[in-house]
Amino acid sequence: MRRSRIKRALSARFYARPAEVVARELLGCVLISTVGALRTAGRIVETEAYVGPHDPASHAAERIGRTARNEAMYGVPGIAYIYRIYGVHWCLNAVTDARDYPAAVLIRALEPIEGLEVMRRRRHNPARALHDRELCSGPGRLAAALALDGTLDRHHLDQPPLWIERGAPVAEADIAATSRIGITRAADWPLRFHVRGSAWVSRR
DNA sequence: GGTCGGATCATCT
DNA sequence: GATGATCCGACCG
Repeated sequence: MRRSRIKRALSARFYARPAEVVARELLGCVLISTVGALRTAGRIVETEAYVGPHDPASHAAERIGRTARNEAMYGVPGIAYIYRIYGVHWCLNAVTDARDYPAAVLIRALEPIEGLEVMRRRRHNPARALHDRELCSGPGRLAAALALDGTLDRHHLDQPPLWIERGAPVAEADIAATSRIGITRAADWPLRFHVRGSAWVSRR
């Protein structure tokens, strides 16, 4: 029994374009999770594009090729690629471009808009009070806040328990393009995008 | 304010 | 056996 598609969700067609284009247009869109029957949602304010096999920073760079981990990146546009980083955190990507062409957009930060209490509980730190700005400002943080993990790898992002809807578009002039974070190869490629002036991004 | 290192493990050499 | 699309706390100034 297959779960039905959310009518307002972005369709595969949206994702079937170059990762850089999708990364820009995902800004302002709304990511919604109903994992664990608890609804949490946030507006996407920061993304990074991993544009293809020629991108040395990509998990599916030419020198690596197709492996069990990056299999989702070769799948149809509009599915999730979720992987574990540093043995500790989960990171969510939206797969873009064409099937068999590995490219994806890393969702790096959200402005929380729904389920803040649930997020606070999931991100709770007994040692220290957490500011709302810390809830979803980073790929590992937002994955924890929305309860995302590897079981959602290759999930279609147009149906529960995880999907993306169109939001208020962000004007070109309000999008900043900078170098990607935490990578060593192709560190100067300006493929990180964030909403200029947003208080919710991981770094300014 | 900034910088540094530990956590922790799947993946790939 | 080394590495990493991160986060957090410790320490320094």
